[in-house]
Amino acid sequence: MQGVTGPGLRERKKQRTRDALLRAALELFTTKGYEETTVDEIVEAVDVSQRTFFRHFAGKQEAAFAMQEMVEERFVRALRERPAHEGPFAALRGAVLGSWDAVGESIEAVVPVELHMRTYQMIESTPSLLAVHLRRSIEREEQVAGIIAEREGVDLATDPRPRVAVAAFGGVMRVTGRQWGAGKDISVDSIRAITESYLDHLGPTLADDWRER
Amino acid sequence: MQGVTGPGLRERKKQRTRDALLRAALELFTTKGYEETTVDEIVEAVDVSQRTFFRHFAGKQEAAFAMQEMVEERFVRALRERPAHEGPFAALRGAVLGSWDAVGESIEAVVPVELHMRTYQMIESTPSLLAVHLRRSIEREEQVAGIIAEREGVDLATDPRPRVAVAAFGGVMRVTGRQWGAGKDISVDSIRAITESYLDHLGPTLADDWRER
DNA sequence: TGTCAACTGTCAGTCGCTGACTCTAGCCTC
DNA sequence: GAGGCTAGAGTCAGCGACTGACAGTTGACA
Repeated sequence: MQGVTGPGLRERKKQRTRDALLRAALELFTTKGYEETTVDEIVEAVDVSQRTFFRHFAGKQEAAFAMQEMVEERFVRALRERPAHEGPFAALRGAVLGSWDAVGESIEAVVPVELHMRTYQMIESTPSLLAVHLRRSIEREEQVAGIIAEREGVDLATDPRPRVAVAAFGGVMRVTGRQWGAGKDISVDSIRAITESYLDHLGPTLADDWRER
Repeated sequence: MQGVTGPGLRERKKQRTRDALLRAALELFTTKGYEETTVDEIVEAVDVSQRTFFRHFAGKQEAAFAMQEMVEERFVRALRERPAHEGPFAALRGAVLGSWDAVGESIEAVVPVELHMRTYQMIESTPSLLAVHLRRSIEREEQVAGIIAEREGVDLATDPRPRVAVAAFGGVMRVTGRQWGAGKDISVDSIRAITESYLDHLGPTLADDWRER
Protein backbone atom coordinates (compact mmCIF):
# COMPACT_ATOMS: atom_id res chain seq x y z
CA MET A 1 0.00 0.00 0.00
CA GLN A 2 2.73 2.43 0.98
CA GLY A 3 5.66 3.43 -1.17
CA VAL A 4 8.13 2.08 1.32
CA THR A 5 7.30 -1.48 2.35
CA GLY A 6 8.80 -1.78 5.82
CA PRO A 7 9.79 -5.09 7.34
CA GLY A 8 7.19 -7.81 6.93
CA LEU A 9 4.91 -9.21 9.58
CA ARG A 10 7.31 -12.02 10.37
CA GLU A 11 10.16 -9.60 11.00
CA ARG A 12 7.98 -7.37 13.16
CA LYS A 13 6.79 -10.31 15.23
CA LYS A 14 10.38 -11.38 15.79
CA GLN A 15 11.39 -7.91 16.89
CA ARG A 16 8.42 -7.72 19.22
CA THR A 17 9.32 -10.93 21.04
CA ARG A 18 12.91 -9.78 21.32
CA ASP A 19 11.90 -6.45 22.78
CA ALA A 20 9.47 -8.14 25.15
CA LEU A 21 12.19 -10.53 26.32
CA LEU A 22 14.58 -7.63 26.82
CA ARG A 23 12.12 -5.57 28.81
CA ALA A 24 11.16 -8.54 30.97
CA ALA A 25 14.81 -9.47 31.53
CA LEU A 26 15.93 -5.96 32.51
CA GLU A 27 12.90 -5.47 34.70
CA LEU A 28 13.64 -8.70 36.56
CA PHE A 29 17.40 -8.05 36.71
CA THR A 30 16.91 -4.61 38.21
CA THR A 31 14.24 -5.61 40.69
CA LYS A 32 15.31 -8.99 42.06
CA GLY A 33 18.94 -8.97 40.94
CA TYR A 34 20.82 -10.46 38.01
CA GLU A 35 22.11 -13.63 39.66
CA GLU A 36 18.76 -14.24 41.32
CA THR A 37 16.91 -14.10 38.01
CA THR A 38 16.66 -17.30 36.00
CA VAL A 39 16.15 -17.49 32.27
CA ASP A 40 13.07 -19.57 32.97
CA GLU A 41 11.54 -16.66 34.85
CA ILE A 42 12.21 -14.31 31.94
CA VAL A 43 10.64 -16.56 29.33
CA GLU A 44 7.72 -17.29 31.60
CA ALA A 45 7.00 -13.56 31.87
CA VAL A 46 6.87 -13.31 28.09
CA ASP A 47 5.34 -16.76 27.64
CA VAL A 48 7.82 -18.14 25.14
CA SER A 49 10.10 -21.17 25.30
CA GLN A 50 13.57 -21.01 26.81
CA ARG A 51 15.00 -21.95 23.43
CA THR A 52 13.54 -18.78 21.96
CA PHE A 53 15.39 -16.65 24.49
CA PHE A 54 18.68 -18.22 23.45
CA ARG A 55 17.85 -17.67 19.79
CA HIS A 56 17.60 -13.93 20.40
CA PHE A 57 20.43 -13.59 22.91
CA ALA A 58 23.67 -15.51 23.05
CA GLY A 59 23.24 -15.71 26.82
CA LYS A 60 21.83 -14.07 29.91
CA GLN A 61 24.71 -11.60 29.87
CA GLU A 62 24.02 -10.43 26.34
CA ALA A 63 20.52 -9.41 27.38
CA ALA A 64 21.99 -7.34 30.21
CA PHE A 65 24.25 -5.45 27.78
CA ALA A 66 21.85 -5.16 24.84
CA MET A 67 21.00 -1.52 25.54
CA GLN A 68 24.61 -0.56 26.22
CA GLU A 69 25.46 -2.05 22.88
CA MET A 70 22.84 0.07 21.19
CA VAL A 71 23.98 3.27 22.87
CA GLU A 72 27.64 2.62 22.13
CA GLU A 73 27.00 1.86 18.50
CA ARG A 74 25.16 5.12 18.29
CA PHE A 75 28.10 6.89 19.90
CA VAL A 76 30.53 5.36 17.42
CA ARG A 77 28.33 6.41 14.52
CA ALA A 78 28.09 9.92 15.95
CA LEU A 79 31.86 10.05 16.28
CA ARG A 80 32.39 9.07 12.66
CA GLU A 81 30.02 11.81 11.56
CA ARG A 82 31.78 14.56 13.48
CA PRO A 83 33.12 17.41 11.33
CA ALA A 84 36.70 16.79 10.24
CA HIS A 85 37.97 20.12 11.55
CA GLU A 86 37.27 19.17 15.17
CA GLY A 87 40.19 18.00 17.27
CA PRO A 88 40.09 14.53 18.89
CA PHE A 89 38.80 15.73 22.19
CA ALA A 90 36.14 18.01 20.75
CA ALA A 91 34.92 15.18 18.52
CA LEU A 92 34.75 12.69 21.39
CA ARG A 93 33.00 15.19 23.60
CA GLY A 94 30.53 16.14 20.92
CA ALA A 95 29.77 12.52 20.13
CA VAL A 96 29.07 11.57 23.76
CA LEU A 97 26.90 14.54 24.53
CA GLY A 98 25.09 14.11 21.24
CA SER A 99 24.49 10.47 22.11
CA TRP A 100 22.93 11.41 25.42
CA ASP A 101 20.59 13.78 23.67
CA ALA A 102 19.55 11.14 21.18
CA VAL A 103 18.97 8.65 23.99
CA GLY A 104 15.28 9.50 24.07
CA GLU A 105 14.47 8.37 20.58
CA SER A 106 16.73 5.35 20.34
CA ILE A 107 16.18 3.85 23.79
CA GLU A 108 12.58 4.63 24.52
CA ALA A 109 11.52 2.73 21.39
CA VAL A 110 12.63 -0.47 23.10
CA VAL A 111 12.58 0.06 26.88
CA PRO A 112 11.73 2.96 29.17
CA VAL A 113 14.74 5.24 29.65
CA GLU A 114 14.38 4.95 33.39
CA LEU A 115 14.76 1.16 33.12
CA HIS A 116 17.89 1.60 31.05
CA MET A 117 19.36 3.84 33.71
CA ARG A 118 18.59 1.32 36.44
CA THR A 119 20.20 -1.34 34.28
CA TYR A 120 23.42 0.65 34.20
CA GLN A 121 23.46 0.81 37.97
CA MET A 122 22.78 -2.91 38.19
CA ILE A 123 25.73 -3.68 35.92
CA GLU A 124 28.06 -1.57 38.05
CA SER A 125 26.96 -3.32 41.21
CA THR A 126 26.97 -6.91 39.95
CA PRO A 127 30.50 -8.36 40.06
CA SER A 128 30.19 -10.73 37.13
CA LEU A 129 28.62 -8.02 34.97
CA LEU A 130 31.11 -5.38 36.06
CA ALA A 131 33.87 -7.68 34.85
CA VAL A 132 32.29 -8.02 31.42
CA HIS A 133 31.59 -4.30 31.37
CA LEU A 134 35.26 -3.51 31.85
CA ARG A 135 36.32 -5.87 29.10
CA ARG A 136 33.76 -4.43 26.74
CA SER A 137 35.07 -0.97 27.61
CA ILE A 138 38.65 -1.67 26.63
CA GLU A 139 37.52 -3.39 23.45
CA ARG A 140 35.39 -0.40 22.56
CA GLU A 141 38.28 1.94 23.36
CA GLU A 142 40.45 0.08 20.90
CA GLN A 143 37.86 0.63 18.22
CA VAL A 144 37.48 4.31 19.09
CA ALA A 145 41.25 4.76 19.08
CA GLY A 146 41.25 3.46 15.52
CA ILE A 147 38.65 6.01 14.49
CA ILE A 148 40.56 8.85 16.11
CA ALA A 149 43.81 7.77 14.47
CA GLU A 150 42.06 7.77 11.12
CA ARG A 151 40.50 11.19 11.71
CA GLU A 152 43.84 12.68 12.65
CA GLY A 153 45.74 10.88 9.96
CA VAL A 154 48.23 9.28 12.33
CA ASP A 155 49.45 5.70 12.47
CA LEU A 156 47.95 3.73 15.36
CA ALA A 157 50.84 1.28 15.30
CA THR A 158 53.53 3.86 15.92
CA ASP A 159 51.73 6.85 17.45
CA PRO A 160 50.57 6.28 21.02
CA ARG A 161 48.48 9.45 21.19
CA PRO A 162 45.15 8.06 19.95
CA ARG A 163 45.19 5.27 22.50
CA VAL A 164 46.34 7.57 25.26
CA ALA A 165 43.68 10.15 24.48
CA VAL A 166 40.94 7.55 24.27
CA ALA A 167 42.13 5.82 27.44
CA ALA A 168 42.03 9.12 29.31
CA PHE A 169 38.63 9.86 27.85
CA GLY A 170 37.38 6.38 28.66
CA GLY A 171 38.72 6.69 32.18
CA VAL A 172 36.78 9.89 32.70
CA MET A 173 33.66 8.25 31.31
CA ARG A 174 34.03 5.33 33.71
CA VAL A 175 34.41 7.65 36.68
CA THR A 176 31.45 9.64 35.41
CA GLY A 177 29.30 6.53 35.28
CA ARG A 178 30.28 5.53 38.78
CA GLN A 179 29.69 8.97 40.16
CA TRP A 180 26.29 9.13 38.57
CA GLY A 181 25.35 5.65 39.68
CA ALA A 182 26.26 6.47 43.27
CA GLY A 183 24.10 9.63 43.30
CA LYS A 184 20.38 9.98 43.65
CA ASP A 185 19.40 11.73 40.46
CA ILE A 186 18.87 8.91 37.97
CA SER A 187 18.01 11.12 35.02
CA VAL A 188 19.56 11.60 31.62
CA ASP A 189 19.98 15.28 32.39
CA SER A 190 21.94 14.37 35.47
CA ILE A 191 24.45 12.13 33.73
CA ARG A 192 24.72 14.62 30.90
CA ALA A 193 25.62 17.36 33.34
CA ILE A 194 28.16 15.22 35.17
CA THR A 195 29.72 14.13 31.89
CA GLU A 196 30.03 17.71 30.70
CA SER A 197 31.56 18.88 33.95
CA TYR A 198 34.07 16.05 34.15
CA LEU A 199 35.11 16.41 30.54
CA ASP A 200 35.72 20.12 31.08
CA HIS A 201 38.48 19.20 33.49
CA LEU A 202 40.14 16.94 30.96
CA GLY A 203 39.59 19.29 28.07
CA PRO A 204 42.52 21.70 28.22
CA THR A 205 44.96 18.82 28.11
CA LEU A 206 43.67 17.23 24.95
CA ALA A 207 42.01 20.09 23.11
CA ASP A 208 45.03 21.21 21.08
CA ASP A 209 45.05 20.16 17.46
CA TRP A 210 47.76 17.62 16.66
CA ARG A 211 47.89 18.61 13.06
CA GLU A 212 48.83 22.18 13.84
CA ARG A 213 52.20 22.61 15.47
CA MET B 1 59.44 -34.09 68.20
CA GLN B 2 60.63 -30.80 66.76
CA GLY B 3 60.57 -27.51 68.56
CA VAL B 4 58.26 -26.01 65.97
CA THR B 5 55.30 -28.28 65.33
CA GLY B 6 54.29 -27.39 61.81
CA PRO B 7 50.84 -28.06 60.40
CA GLY B 8 49.55 -31.56 61.17
CA LEU B 9 49.23 -34.45 58.78
CA ARG B 10 45.63 -33.59 57.99
CA GLU B 11 46.53 -30.05 57.03
CA ARG B 12 49.43 -31.22 54.90
CA LYS B 13 47.24 -33.74 53.11
CA LYS B 14 44.69 -31.08 52.41
CA GLN B 15 47.30 -28.72 51.03
CA ARG B 16 48.71 -31.47 48.86
CA THR B 17 45.31 -32.18 47.31
CA ARG B 18 44.80 -28.49 46.67
CA ASP B 19 48.20 -28.11 45.05
CA ALA B 20 47.66 -31.20 42.92
CA LEU B 21 44.28 -29.88 41.78
CA LEU B 22 45.81 -26.51 40.98
CA ARG B 23 48.68 -27.98 38.99
CA ALA B 24 46.36 -30.27 37.07
CA ALA B 25 43.92 -27.45 36.40
CA LEU B 26 46.52 -24.98 35.15
CA GLU B 27 48.22 -27.64 33.08
CA LEU B 28 44.94 -28.52 31.39
CA PHE B 29 43.87 -24.86 31.01
CA THR B 30 47.11 -23.90 29.32
CA THR B 31 47.31 -26.92 27.04
CA LYS B 32 43.76 -27.51 25.84
CA GLY B 33 42.21 -24.18 26.78
CA TYR B 34 40.15 -22.93 29.70
CA GLU B 35 36.68 -23.30 28.21
CA GLU B 36 37.56 -26.69 26.75
CA THR B 37 38.62 -28.05 30.13
CA THR B 38 35.92 -29.55 32.34
CA VAL B 39 36.12 -29.82 36.10
CA ASP B 40 35.58 -33.54 35.67
CA GLU B 41 38.81 -33.76 33.70
CA ILE B 42 40.70 -31.93 36.41
CA VAL B 43 39.47 -34.14 39.23
CA GLU B 44 40.03 -37.24 37.15
CA ALA B 45 43.69 -36.26 36.70
CA VAL B 46 44.08 -36.01 40.48
CA ASP B 47 41.66 -38.83 41.21
CA VAL B 48 39.39 -37.04 43.65
CA SER B 49 35.68 -36.34 43.52
CA GLN B 50 34.26 -33.26 41.86
CA ARG B 51 32.89 -32.14 45.21
CA THR B 52 36.42 -31.97 46.56
CA PHE B 53 37.43 -29.56 43.82
CA PHE B 54 34.60 -27.23 44.77
CA ARG B 55 35.58 -27.45 48.43
CA HIS B 56 39.03 -26.10 47.61
CA PHE B 57 38.01 -23.59 44.94
CA ALA B 58 34.84 -21.55 44.76
CA GLY B 59 34.75 -22.29 41.05
CA LYS B 60 36.74 -23.04 37.93
CA GLN B 61 37.70 -19.38 37.70
CA GLU B 62 39.16 -19.25 41.17
CA ALA B 63 41.57 -21.99 40.23
CA ALA B 64 42.70 -19.98 37.22
CA PHE B 65 43.48 -16.97 39.44
CA ALA B 66 44.91 -18.78 42.45
CA MET B 67 48.51 -18.01 41.58
CA GLN B 68 47.77 -14.40 40.66
CA GLU B 69 46.16 -14.06 44.05
CA MET B 70 49.27 -15.39 45.73
CA VAL B 71 51.60 -13.09 43.81
CA GLU B 72 49.45 -10.04 44.42
CA GLU B 73 49.16 -10.70 48.12
CA ARG B 74 52.91 -10.94 48.21
CA PHE B 75 53.16 -7.65 46.37
CA VAL B 76 50.80 -5.95 48.82
CA ARG B 77 52.80 -7.29 51.75
CA ALA B 78 56.03 -6.09 50.13
CA LEU B 79 54.49 -2.66 49.63
CA ARG B 80 53.51 -2.38 53.27
CA GLU B 81 57.04 -3.25 54.31
CA ARG B 82 58.68 -0.62 52.16
CA PRO B 83 60.74 1.96 54.07
CA ALA B 84 58.66 4.97 55.04
CA HIS B 85 61.04 7.47 53.48
CA GLU B 86 60.39 6.19 49.96
CA GLY B 87 57.98 8.18 47.81
CA PRO B 88 54.86 6.49 46.41
CA PHE B 89 56.38 5.64 43.10
CA ALA B 90 59.63 4.33 44.53
CA ALA B 91 57.69 2.15 46.95
CA LEU B 92 55.42 0.74 44.24
CA ARG B 93 58.37 0.11 41.96
CA GLY B 94 60.38 -1.54 44.69
CA ALA B 95 57.49 -3.73 45.72
CA VAL B 96 56.81 -4.99 42.20
CA LEU B 97 60.40 -5.73 41.33
CA GLY B 98 60.92 -7.32 44.72
CA SER B 99 57.87 -9.50 44.11
CA TRP B 100 59.27 -10.69 40.82
CA ASP B 101 62.51 -11.64 42.53
CA ALA B 102 60.67 -13.58 45.21
CA VAL B 103 58.65 -15.38 42.59
CA GLY B 104 61.00 -18.31 42.65
CA GLU B 105 60.41 -19.28 46.25
CA SER B 106 56.71 -18.50 46.52
CA ILE B 107 55.51 -19.88 43.20
CA GLU B 108 57.76 -22.82 42.61
CA ALA B 109 56.63 -24.38 45.87
CA VAL B 110 53.21 -24.90 44.32
CA VAL B 111 53.58 -24.97 40.54
CA PRO B 112 56.49 -24.62 38.12
CA VAL B 113 57.18 -20.97 37.38
CA GLU B 114 56.96 -21.66 33.68
CA LEU B 115 53.41 -22.96 34.15
CA HIS B 116 52.48 -19.82 36.05
CA MET B 117 53.77 -17.72 33.19
CA ARG B 118 51.76 -19.69 30.66
CA THR B 119 48.73 -19.25 32.91
CA TYR B 120 49.11 -15.51 32.71
CA GLN B 121 49.08 -15.64 28.94
CA MET B 122 46.04 -17.89 28.97
CA ILE B 123 44.14 -15.42 31.15
CA GLU B 124 44.93 -12.56 28.79
CA SER B 125 43.74 -14.52 25.79
CA THR B 126 40.56 -16.00 27.27
CA PRO B 127 37.70 -13.46 27.08
CA SER B 128 35.82 -14.58 30.17
CA LEU B 129 39.01 -14.65 32.23
CA LEU B 130 40.25 -11.35 30.86
CA ALA B 131 37.02 -9.77 32.08
CA VAL B 132 37.54 -11.11 35.60
CA HIS B 133 41.19 -10.11 35.44
CA LEU B 134 40.27 -6.50 34.75
CA ARG B 135 37.78 -6.39 37.60
CA ARG B 136 40.28 -7.90 39.97
CA SER B 137 42.79 -5.29 38.84
CA ILE B 138 40.63 -2.31 39.70
CA GLU B 139 39.69 -3.87 43.02
CA ARG B 140 43.34 -4.42 43.81
CA GLU B 141 44.15 -0.86 42.76
CA GLU B 142 41.61 0.45 45.22
CA GLN B 143 43.34 -1.47 48.00
CA VAL B 144 46.77 -0.28 46.92
CA ALA B 145 45.53 3.31 46.73
CA GLY B 146 44.49 2.97 50.35
CA ILE B 147 47.96 1.80 51.36
CA ILE B 148 49.62 4.64 49.49
CA ALA B 149 47.29 7.20 51.05
CA GLU B 150 48.17 5.84 54.46
CA ARG B 151 51.89 5.87 53.74
CA GLU B 152 51.76 9.46 52.56
CA GLY B 153 49.41 10.55 55.27
CA VAL B 154 46.80 11.96 52.90
CA ASP B 155 43.04 11.50 52.91
CA LEU B 156 41.84 9.13 50.21
CA ALA B 157 38.38 10.66 50.29
CA THR B 158 39.52 14.15 49.39
CA ASP B 159 42.94 13.74 47.78
CA PRO B 160 42.80 12.21 44.31
CA ARG B 161 46.56 11.70 44.04
CA PRO B 162 46.79 8.18 45.51
CA ARG B 163 44.18 6.85 43.13
CA VAL B 164 45.66 8.70 40.19
CA ALA B 165 49.16 7.46 40.93
CA VAL B 166 48.01 3.88 41.40
CA ALA B 167 45.83 4.02 38.31
CA ALA B 168 48.78 5.20 36.25
CA PHE B 169 50.98 2.57 37.80
CA GLY B 170 48.36 -0.10 37.25
CA GLY B 171 47.94 1.01 33.67
CA VAL B 172 51.63 0.60 33.05
CA MET B 173 51.57 -2.83 34.66
CA ARG B 174 48.70 -3.90 32.44
CA VAL B 175 50.52 -2.75 29.32
CA THR B 176 53.63 -4.48 30.58
CA GLY B 177 51.78 -7.73 30.98
CA ARG B 178 50.31 -7.52 27.51
CA GLN B 179 53.63 -6.65 25.96
CA TRP B 180 55.32 -9.53 27.68
CA GLY B 181 52.55 -11.94 26.83
CA ALA B 182 52.77 -11.02 23.16
CA GLY B 183 56.51 -11.60 23.03
CA LYS B 184 58.46 -14.81 22.82
CA ASP B 185 60.57 -14.72 25.95
CA ILE B 186 58.35 -16.27 28.63
CA SER B 187 60.81 -15.89 31.48
CA VAL B 188 60.70 -14.05 34.78
CA ASP B 189 63.82 -12.13 33.76
CA SER B 190 62.02 -10.97 30.66
CA ILE B 191 58.98 -9.57 32.41
CA ARG B 192 61.18 -8.06 35.09
CA ALA B 193 63.17 -6.24 32.44
CA ILE B 194 60.07 -4.99 30.63
CA THR B 195 58.54 -3.86 33.91
CA GLU B 196 61.66 -1.95 34.87
CA SER B 197 61.94 -0.30 31.49
CA TYR B 198 58.30 0.73 31.36
CA LEU B 199 58.31 2.05 34.88
CA ASP B 200 61.34 4.16 34.09
CA HIS B 201 59.24 6.08 31.61
CA LEU B 202 56.60 6.77 34.19
CA GLY B 203 59.06 7.50 36.94
CA PRO B 204 59.94 11.17 36.49
CA THR B 205 56.28 12.10 36.66
CA LEU B 206 55.53 10.46 39.96
CA ALA B 207 58.87 10.33 41.68
CA ASP B 208 58.65 13.65 43.51
CA ASP B 209 57.85 13.43 47.17
CA TRP B 210 54.41 14.81 48.02
CA ARG B 211 55.40 15.61 51.55
CA GLU B 212 58.13 17.97 50.47
CA ARG B 213 56.88 20.99 48.65
C1' DT C 1 41.32 -46.02 73.15
C1' DG C 2 37.49 -43.90 72.04
C1' DT C 3 35.26 -39.60 70.81
C1' DC C 4 35.14 -35.59 67.91
C1' DA C 5 35.66 -33.10 63.84
C1' DA C 6 37.67 -32.32 59.43
C1' DC C 7 38.06 -33.93 54.78
C1' DT C 8 36.19 -36.44 51.30
C1' DG C 9 32.76 -39.19 48.52
C1' DT C 10 28.07 -39.98 46.77
C1' DC C 11 23.77 -38.52 45.13
C1' DA C 12 20.30 -35.70 43.60
C1' DG C 13 19.05 -31.49 41.80
C1' DT C 14 19.27 -26.48 39.79
C1' DC C 15 20.65 -23.40 36.22
C1' DG C 16 22.90 -21.84 31.90
C1' DC C 17 23.29 -23.33 27.46
C1' DT C 18 23.22 -26.34 22.98
C1' DG C 19 21.98 -29.70 19.18
C1' DA C 20 18.48 -32.14 16.78
C1' DC C 21 14.07 -32.58 15.51
C1' DT C 22 9.21 -31.06 14.66
C1' DC C 23 5.63 -27.85 13.80
C1' DT C 24 3.55 -23.50 12.61
C1' DA C 25 2.76 -19.62 9.90
C1' DG C 26 4.44 -15.70 6.94
C1' DC C 27 6.08 -15.29 2.23
C1' DC C 28 6.48 -16.00 -2.58
C1' DT C 29 5.45 -18.12 -6.94
C1' DC C 30 2.47 -19.79 -10.33
C1' DG D 1 -5.93 -18.45 -4.33
C1' DA D 2 -3.36 -23.08 -3.70
C1' DG D 3 0.78 -24.93 -2.54
C1' DG D 4 5.66 -25.13 -1.66
C1' DC D 5 9.48 -22.93 0.87
C1' DT D 6 11.53 -21.50 4.96
C1' DA D 7 12.22 -18.57 9.10
C1' DG D 8 11.01 -18.70 13.64
C1' DA D 9 9.27 -20.95 17.59
C1' DG D 10 8.45 -25.33 20.54
C1' DT D 11 9.92 -29.84 22.45
C1' DC D 12 13.17 -32.98 24.14
C1' DA D 13 17.41 -34.75 25.59
C1' DG D 14 21.77 -33.80 27.34
C1' DC D 15 26.24 -31.45 28.96
C1' DG D 16 28.83 -28.75 32.27
C1' DA D 17 29.22 -25.66 36.39
C1' DC D 18 27.82 -25.60 40.83
C1' DT D 19 25.26 -26.66 45.48
C1' DG D 20 22.95 -28.94 49.50
C1' DA D 21 22.37 -33.01 52.20
C1' DC D 22 23.91 -37.10 53.98
C1' DA D 23 27.34 -40.64 55.02
C1' DG D 24 32.02 -42.69 55.43
C1' DT D 25 36.92 -42.32 56.69
C1' DT D 26 40.71 -40.85 59.11
C1' DG D 27 43.69 -37.48 61.63
C1' DA D 28 43.55 -35.07 66.23
C1' DC D 29 43.28 -35.01 70.95
C1' DA D 30 41.72 -35.96 75.66
